[in-house]
Amino acid sequence: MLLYNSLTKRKEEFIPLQKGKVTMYNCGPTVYGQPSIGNYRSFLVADLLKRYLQYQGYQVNQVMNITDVGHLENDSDTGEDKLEKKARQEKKEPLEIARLYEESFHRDIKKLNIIPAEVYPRATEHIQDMIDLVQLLLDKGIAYEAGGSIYFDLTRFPEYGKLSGNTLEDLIAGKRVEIKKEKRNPFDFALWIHNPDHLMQWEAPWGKGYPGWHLECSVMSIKYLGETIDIHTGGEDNKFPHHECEIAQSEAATGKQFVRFWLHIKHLLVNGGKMSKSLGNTYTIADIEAKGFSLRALRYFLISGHYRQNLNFTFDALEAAEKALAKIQNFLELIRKSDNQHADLNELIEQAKEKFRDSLGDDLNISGALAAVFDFMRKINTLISDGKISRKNSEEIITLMRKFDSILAVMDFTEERETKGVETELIQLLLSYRSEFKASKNWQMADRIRDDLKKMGIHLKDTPDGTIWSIE
RNA sequence: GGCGACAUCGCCAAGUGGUAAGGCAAGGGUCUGCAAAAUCCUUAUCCCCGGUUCGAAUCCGGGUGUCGCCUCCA
Repeated sequence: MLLYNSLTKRKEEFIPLQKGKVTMYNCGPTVYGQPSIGNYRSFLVADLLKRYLQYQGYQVNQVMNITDVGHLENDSDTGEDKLEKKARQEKKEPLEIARLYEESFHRDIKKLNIIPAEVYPRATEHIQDMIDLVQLLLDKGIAYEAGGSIYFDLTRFPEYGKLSGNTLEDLIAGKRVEIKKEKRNPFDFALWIHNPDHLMQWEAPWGKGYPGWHLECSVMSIKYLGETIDIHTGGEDNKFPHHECEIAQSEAATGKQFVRFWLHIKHLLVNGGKMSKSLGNTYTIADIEAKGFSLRALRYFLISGHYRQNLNFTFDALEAAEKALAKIQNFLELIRKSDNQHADLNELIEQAKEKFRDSLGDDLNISGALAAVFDFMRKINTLISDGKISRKNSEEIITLMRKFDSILAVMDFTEERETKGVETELIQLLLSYRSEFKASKNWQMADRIRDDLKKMGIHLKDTPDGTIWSIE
């Protein structure tokens, strides 16, 4: 498949290092609060990629970090530190709060039909590994100690800037480089931070402190996936300095290429502008649920835009997603009921499958893939109207739709008829009465049954092949 | 001030040199006892200005606008 590599700034043929196996690392959540739906967009892109790679027969080993250390001191966006505040209010340890949010993160992942990563390592459980990496860099003379903190000496890593384009000269030229006197150079970044005011502290050979933000990803990526991995994904905001620094630390330590393909996911916008806490327009999974939207629709919406393009979130767009999904569900219902002439669908199915696969294979072109699905449905619908879809055809079609959904994961294949208990039989009974009324043209009674059932959330649709029903 | 990306129908969104996919919405038909669903038809010359080319949404230059980042900070 082709993937756009941020490192080379062009699409490249993706061939994993090891035949048939892919190693992928995703920048995960900071568990001091509810992730926004914007965060979930980036997790969903990782999921889409993983599902596609699996679809193509690859075995994917995926690691997503849980950031439960650092960045907890204050929240410059709003001037309040949620973790600290919550910890104080609820009289809990910061780690307890982190665990609570971590759990809710896992619940949300499940609700969004995201396939869990193989490993979700926590930063706080890899402090020793981080210390080891810092020590290695100190031993190599690439890092230095100053004022109890350890900094990375960027003059020792000339390749710095190869990902973001920010060269050291540019950084110096840029206005906003802060001078922190203990650093040898203003652009050197911290590997280990000495700060007595920080909530979390660990003992290290060079004194108490806490790890620099970039360290955990380097360490956990190398530990679980190896010194060189195939794919690393993250939001566009992480490109610089986070990922740039990861490259510096990792490659300086191992002497090997850290990541072969960097994928950066564009941000989700809200009403055309940025999503930010100060504007009060960030939404969480819980917010979407509270507004009565299905998370299936949220998933559909969030994956429906290409990952290298800003996606604009509006409730109208979410509404449209619900409707597009309803269209798919109607189709599935109709298919299940079809029992007419047999048609040869081989060509149609092959075409759809090919367009779907090829689109996604081109840097995850989801729009093309969705077009393939909708085109296919329209063609089949026409055949259904012409009475040309048999029982056997419908099985072929469902099989294909399931294949599509193994990547999209937005369809519902449960058969309404499988409603357990006597309800199904009761509904069937009413339907049989209704068809008798219809046969004797007693439209009043027939409509009354339909209307009454509708009030209970049971929708009837009369088709040439009989009446089908679904529960809201 | 620096680095990077984007700008296509009312909305969402494909398309990187040959005359604009798909979804939602809208209008008009068909089917149906009526609904619902489905289906058909209609709706764009691609932010602006120059240039390259037989030919550009697609390449180049200049504007304008939007988004991300610029170091410890989420």
